[in-house]
Amino acid sequence: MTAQNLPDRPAHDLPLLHGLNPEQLAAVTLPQGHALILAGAGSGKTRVLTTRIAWLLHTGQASPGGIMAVTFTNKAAKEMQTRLSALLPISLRGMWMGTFHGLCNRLLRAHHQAAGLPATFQILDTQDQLSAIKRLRKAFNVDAERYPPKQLGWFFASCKEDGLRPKDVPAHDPDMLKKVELYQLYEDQCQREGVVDFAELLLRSYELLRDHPALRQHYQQRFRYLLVDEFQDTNKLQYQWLKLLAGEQEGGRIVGSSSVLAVGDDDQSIYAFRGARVGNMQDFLREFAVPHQIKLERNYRSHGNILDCANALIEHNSQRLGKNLTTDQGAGEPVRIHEAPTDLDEARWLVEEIQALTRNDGFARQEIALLYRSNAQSRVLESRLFNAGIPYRVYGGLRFFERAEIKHALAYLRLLENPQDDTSFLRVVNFPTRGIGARSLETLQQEAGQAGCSLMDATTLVSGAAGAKLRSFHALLDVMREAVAGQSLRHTIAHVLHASGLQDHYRADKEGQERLENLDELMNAAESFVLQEGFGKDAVALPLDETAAGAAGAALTQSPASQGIDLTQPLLNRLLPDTNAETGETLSPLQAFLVHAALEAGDNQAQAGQDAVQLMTVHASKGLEFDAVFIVGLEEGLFPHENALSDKGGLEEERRLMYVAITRARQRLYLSHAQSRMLHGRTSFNLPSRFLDELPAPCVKILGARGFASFSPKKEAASAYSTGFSDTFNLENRMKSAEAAPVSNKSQHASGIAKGCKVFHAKFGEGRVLSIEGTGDDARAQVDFPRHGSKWLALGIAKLTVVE
DNA sequence: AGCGATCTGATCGCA
DNA sequence: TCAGATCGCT
Repeated sequence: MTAQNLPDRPAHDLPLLHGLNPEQLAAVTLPQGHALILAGAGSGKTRVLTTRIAWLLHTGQASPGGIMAVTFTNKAAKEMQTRLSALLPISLRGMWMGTFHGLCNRLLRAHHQAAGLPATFQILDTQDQLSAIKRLRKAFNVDAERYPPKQLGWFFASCKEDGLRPKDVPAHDPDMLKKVELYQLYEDQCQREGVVDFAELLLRSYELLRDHPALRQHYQQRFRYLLVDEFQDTNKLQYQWLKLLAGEQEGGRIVGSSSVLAVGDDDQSIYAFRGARVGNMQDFLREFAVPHQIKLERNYRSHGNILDCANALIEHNSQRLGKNLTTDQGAGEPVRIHEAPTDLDEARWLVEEIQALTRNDGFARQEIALLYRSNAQSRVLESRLFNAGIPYRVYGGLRFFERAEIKHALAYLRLLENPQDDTSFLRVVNFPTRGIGARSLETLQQEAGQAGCSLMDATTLVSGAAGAKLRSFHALLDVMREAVAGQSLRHTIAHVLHASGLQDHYRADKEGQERLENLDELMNAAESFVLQEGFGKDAVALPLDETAAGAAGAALTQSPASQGIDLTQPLLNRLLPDTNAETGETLSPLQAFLVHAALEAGDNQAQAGQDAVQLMTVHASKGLEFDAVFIVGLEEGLFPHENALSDKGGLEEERRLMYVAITRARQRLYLSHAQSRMLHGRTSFNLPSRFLDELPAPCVKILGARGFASFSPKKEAASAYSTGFSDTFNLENRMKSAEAAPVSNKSQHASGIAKGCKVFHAKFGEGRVLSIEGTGDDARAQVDFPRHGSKWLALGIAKLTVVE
């Protein structure tokens, strides 16, 4: 199926392209050159991406080896892989399709020497990284109060995302100097132990390309087509990495023969907090002098009222690239808004609605989603659902490879491969217990520190009984290593589980049953991994990239774009290279499996109830869609979250988050808020979210709010809802909330705070007291702060001083 | 070593 | 409120 045997007809007549709308078709069949596709929610983005690749291959413009497609999640990568395989019955071997981290790992494995890493380097996940930092903190007597491990980890990651090594970080104050010093120590420790964290994977492979021109040019010539999904989520480093692969930079412009196709939606950028930089979209347009820009605004998911709400809401943001979703599905039903007195009532109402949806309206339970801003909100919902006997599934718990017993097993396996890995050593040296306590380990760590060696190596340096125990652990691993040499991966794991004593330990534990099952599952996972990745006996050992061998040194073969498409190969796409490009070393199945475990933590819930209501945060819902969606807890301070209210950027990101939430719904959308809810152990009173205010009145219907007509009575404003910043709605609203709270006629509190007076609050600044309820310690005051809106503050807790 | 008492802090979470 | 971390006792 190469260019030669294509039928003689225009490329856009291909069956592959049938059913695409004009914009999609234009995107799929773009000529060479860079392009930005602004793909709105539900506009068929994945279809465009996969069809584009299929079209490039089918028309012979590219071979699989000339294409790199990058995603953020394994899920997205798999989805593309599957859909592409369905479109084209050919081998995709040679195509690089995967996550940023997966592809960087692949580069580093192939060129580990050039990158300055050992062949068996291990990947630290967040847990591992945290324990590595805690260890560091202990070794160098770092004030844990002042430098919490989590914060340090975040600091290191953000430095790396900005491409900064310790020497590059500007440090002026002593606090920063200390952090940079710790950053350096952390780097040294990782290097010594042969481990890399997630951010390091990216930075190291960026530096690899940057510092090795021959290697860089090799990949630049190889990958003629670079496709990037969810471009709005890329961070600074990922963008730089893409620039290196795309071509050489001359005068601020990218010069090269490659074509970068970036697909994204600035309105769905919700990950600024973890380094995502929407600005990359504008930078891309400028620095790549992008000639093609296409907007996909036809939505195939939601009814009109839902889209109108989304469009109207997002209009309130500034600095957008600009997009308006349209549909020809018709308006559908209005978006329903419900106000509940308390969070508990909100949950009760929701359960009733769900029952009505499933019983009367024929909605399937798994097609109903409950979305909330923060995880803590799921508790109340879960308990009501549970009481009502409605099956549900919560997204986002511990994932398979993150479970303690699995991490333990993996730690033994990692020590077999890389005995220098101190993190793994410490995790299992006394698990199951071997009488090696904190004292012994302290001595060991001291010895290792002095000798500058790993803990495993330092076991020979400790004297006495402690030393003997440590050395027997050392011996245990040596024996294990010998015993599993040449064995299959399944046998290796089985042996390790037994010989380490893990199995016996959990067998003896009354509550260890589930953990044992998970360990069994680990063996199954390993087996199916081996089959999938082609490590089986029939597997042909193909090098990762034949032409890359020696690229770091000198000789470069010509671009492999000429290689034909091989129909005889099985349909698989390796995320892992079999062979190191420099030395020809082969990655062992065990090593490959460990990489897999680190980069793909697996599903978070095995028991995915067949027909269950789906509960998740709004963040987790991105990319998904449901027939009916409930967005709950739409209150000021919760959604938008109070931590995001202090700056405009934060508020706009909250609004995009709301936009994402709304656009998940196909047919029905419910929005709810409660007048009061339990938050941090206290009842808090919050105004309805301003986002409700930003929805167009004709599209919404207000349910069950006593004393209200079902449609917005407001004439002058288009908004359906009032958040009470200005008008009479607020008064009535407050009266209702008073029903649920201790009521008092007093308008003055013992502290001297009275209705109408000006007060000062440390966080919110100056504000005006609107009303007071309750007496003594239970008293609450409603204060209007110019910058933060109205707040209900408990006078027993909030520190308010009277200004006038 | 391991358990219960006590304290603390609290968005969102991919790889 | 409650989960997680730490502390102190046995």
